[in-house]
Amino acid sequence: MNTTKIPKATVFRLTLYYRYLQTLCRAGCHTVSSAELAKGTRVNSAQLRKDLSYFGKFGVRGVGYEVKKLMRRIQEILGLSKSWNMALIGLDHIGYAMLQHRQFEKRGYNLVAAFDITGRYAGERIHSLTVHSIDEFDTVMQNNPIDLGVIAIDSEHTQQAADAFVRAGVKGILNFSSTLVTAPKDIQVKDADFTILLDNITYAITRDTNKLEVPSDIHSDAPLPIHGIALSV
Amino acid sequence: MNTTKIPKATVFRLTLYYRYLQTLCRAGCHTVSSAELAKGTRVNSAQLRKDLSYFGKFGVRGVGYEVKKLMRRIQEILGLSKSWNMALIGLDHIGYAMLQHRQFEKRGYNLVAAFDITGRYAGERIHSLTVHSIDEFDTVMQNNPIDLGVIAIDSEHTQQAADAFVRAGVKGILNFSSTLVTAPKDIQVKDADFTILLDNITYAITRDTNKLEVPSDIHSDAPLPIHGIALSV
DNA sequence: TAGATTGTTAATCGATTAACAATC
DNA sequence: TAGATTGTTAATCGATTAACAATC
Repeated sequence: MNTTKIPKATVFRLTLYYRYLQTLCRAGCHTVSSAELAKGTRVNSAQLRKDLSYFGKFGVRGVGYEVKKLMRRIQEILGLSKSWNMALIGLDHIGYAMLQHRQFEKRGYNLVAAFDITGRYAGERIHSLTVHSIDEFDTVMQNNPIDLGVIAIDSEHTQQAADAFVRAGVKGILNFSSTLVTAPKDIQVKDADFTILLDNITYAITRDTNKLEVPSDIHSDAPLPIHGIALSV
Repeated sequence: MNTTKIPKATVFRLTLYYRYLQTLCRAGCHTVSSAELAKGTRVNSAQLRKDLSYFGKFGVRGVGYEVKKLMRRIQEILGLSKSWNMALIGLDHIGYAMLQHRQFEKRGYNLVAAFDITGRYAGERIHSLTVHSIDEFDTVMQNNPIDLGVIAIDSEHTQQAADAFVRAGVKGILNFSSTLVTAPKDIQVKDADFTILLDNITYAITRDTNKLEVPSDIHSDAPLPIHGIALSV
């Protein structure tokens, strides 16, 4: 029983390595050095070797890593050859895109149920999947073993959606909503609200533009922003 | 000139604080303690106070923070009252969803141009925005001042899309593709490929299920995964 | 004044990386 | 053997948090 903690960042990068290895494999490469793989994934090469070392010794000194072998190892570590059933709540938002274009199915994530909270799509078949009304949630979830829940609504019902998923026995939740969600700690929750990333990008742009200053004395009594989630003040 | 480095994680959390403050504001709250705001954003309260301390002293000892005032401060710090023009490449994928449902426009991110690489939507008007063929990229970009580029294709053309955006003078790129993108370092790039998050969730689920083991000797010669981006081996 | 909560320090924790001995 | 590159150590860097003096 090895008790070394695996950094989350390491697990994240493992996926990056895997994808680059796929590219190399398709290109017919047989071996790759940590330097090359690191470059392709924008990572320090010592970082990469350290990441792999948490799981074993996969390379050959003086030579590098065998592409297919390393892929297989990462596959095993990440459980990439498993297949997972997902259910989706919300078709407004990003949910409709997920429903239409199932890129992730190639990666073992199968969308097997979709629930519309607006009622707009309920009953429709979209790419061979029938959209259910949210009222049918319990019945449908009972009849299908679902591993993962995807929340693609952005409203005061976000937490309810999460609760419903938890009750239905999912083990993980991907939350696209900008509302944070609470779940028992054995349920894996990841927030994927990309508008935060936009804010991060524009902050960095603004900082670069003005260079240098952390204003020592902010004192405008500027109005609250004109756009933005109606600040009914 | 204050040279203190602001941790990226701090900037990220600032958005979280802001959104929770919006909720409080709508609920009619006038003041909030670091403990409450921290709880609402799943953060340690010392963390929150430390985050704010990078930018100034916004609270009152023994009392807490004035909700509206703190919102205004974070707004200024993050530049949330600014407005940004975005262009989008790719309507297959998540791009179509962005085009249809413009939730982010409430936050000051305006989609002003969309380019289709498949030609499927070129010429169509979707929610008062005309979709252009990718051939018209240079012309359209020249005639509109674009701050941010969104990449929503997932193909070998990802880097070309990024290069085109850079040539057109964008200052930041949000990349939904699972291909990493290279750009000059004064261009802010954020990767938002959510399939990585799915991999992270399922890794954590699998780890929890088997508990404890970092296998000491992985030696299966299992086949490469059946799904997944055709491993043409 | 007594109670509450901030702002800040110092300790801790975790993640990154340079450097190099091991070894193919 | 000579050259190359891994695996690992130790140093560094950065981020989190407990604790508490300052102070409303």
